[in-house]
Amino acid sequence: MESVLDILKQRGLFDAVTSEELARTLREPVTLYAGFDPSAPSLGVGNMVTLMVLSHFQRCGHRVVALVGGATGMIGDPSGKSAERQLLGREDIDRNVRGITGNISRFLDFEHPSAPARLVNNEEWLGRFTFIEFLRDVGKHFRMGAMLSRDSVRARLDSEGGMSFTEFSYALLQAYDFLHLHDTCGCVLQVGGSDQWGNITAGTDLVRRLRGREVFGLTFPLLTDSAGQKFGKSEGNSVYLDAGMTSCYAFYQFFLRAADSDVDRLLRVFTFLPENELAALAEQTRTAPEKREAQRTLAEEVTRMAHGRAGLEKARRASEVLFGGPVAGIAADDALEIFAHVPSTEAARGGFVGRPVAEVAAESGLCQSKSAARRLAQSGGLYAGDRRVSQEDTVLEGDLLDGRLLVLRSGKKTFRLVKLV
RNA sequence: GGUGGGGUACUCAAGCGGCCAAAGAGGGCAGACUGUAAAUCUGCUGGCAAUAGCCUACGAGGGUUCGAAUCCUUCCCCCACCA
Repeated sequence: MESVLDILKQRGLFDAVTSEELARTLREPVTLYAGFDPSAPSLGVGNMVTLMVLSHFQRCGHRVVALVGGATGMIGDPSGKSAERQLLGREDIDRNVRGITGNISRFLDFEHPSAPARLVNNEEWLGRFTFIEFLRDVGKHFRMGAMLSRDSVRARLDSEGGMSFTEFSYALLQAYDFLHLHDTCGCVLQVGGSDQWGNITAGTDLVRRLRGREVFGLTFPLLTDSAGQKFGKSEGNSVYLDAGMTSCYAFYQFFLRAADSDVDRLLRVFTFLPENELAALAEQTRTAPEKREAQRTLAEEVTRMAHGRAGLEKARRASEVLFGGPVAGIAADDALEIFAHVPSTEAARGGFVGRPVAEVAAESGLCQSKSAARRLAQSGGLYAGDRRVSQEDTVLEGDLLDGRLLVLRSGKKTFRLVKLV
């Protein structure tokens, strides 16, 4: 079997390791972990990279542990952040932990016969410490020099906002996680994005100092688009793995719209397609970019992985209809099915025919306010059904599907339904 | 604790008594072009209202003034240096 390190390198998922010794250690199955921060109710597509890395390890026979930071989430990881983070409350964290746990379950194999994935929450062990105990048992083993010289700390110290002691201490907690997992389940490797380097080495150092044992860290590059921007934003919103937060359709569309210059890299990272298929798709992008075959494949593979076959079908069907032609001919019931995950609102019967479209657009949430809706109409981006409307235009009977459903649209790709009830 | 600098819209950043709903840049949204792309060009970017007008907004609260983001004062927060 191919070494997991070779695979990661091939897929562009390798940035650095703490020691070259890791290659030798990985000849035997090992236990490794990666952490997930419960700072939102769902993981975003960026976190999928970590899940893919874990998945590769699992496919190579290693035992993976997904750690959800129920305790560390109370503090907030300063890595890669330019400003102090807002502390989340206990309830938010608990809710986020539940959401993220659900996300992870879809990607890792918890039923694997020989090496099932495991899921842990560091609240279980970090939550038990008192401050005094932690300072004595853990803090004593950290040197200020090393902590202060970490990039993420230095950058923040140099910034205008500075850094609180709370965030400064974060690395100790994460380091302790590694120690705990090493002691309780023989974990010898932590993987994470390159921004986690400092936290990871804090952990390997702690285990070495206290247990005299060499454990490892491995980082992968953080995903950016070809413009160097952080990956995973669509129309200003994060793309989440939870279908309730980002619909299957929006999720699918996000990948379908990948830039030519990004799509090859994304296929490599987010799918398990073999090298020869990747090469064929890259060739297609080069010779017939307008077909966007690579983007289509990417969107399908990733949507299926995150939302299953059913989710993919819905997304694909909606995409075909929405970008295939006018909405006018569609029956209201079909439209509801197609737009199942498009945000919709309801209005009383007879409530909106004859009223200004801009007003209805604002009420339905398509636009933030009436002023915004008017501006949109003025710039020519507001539609009722297939009809581009002006600022004064009202909703006509003919705009409705079957007399009971209005499809509002902003620009080319943002839809909103208003149901007449 | 002392001294000095600072807190302006999503972000950075001008403004330092009226012409400020607040320059400029970035971001965002929309239009044209296109391949549901990139690049480019154009418009918009606090709310309500009919392009009048009104309301809310320049860290928070008081005050001076016909009039304050701009001046005074108290408080909160940040940064730097000193202790």
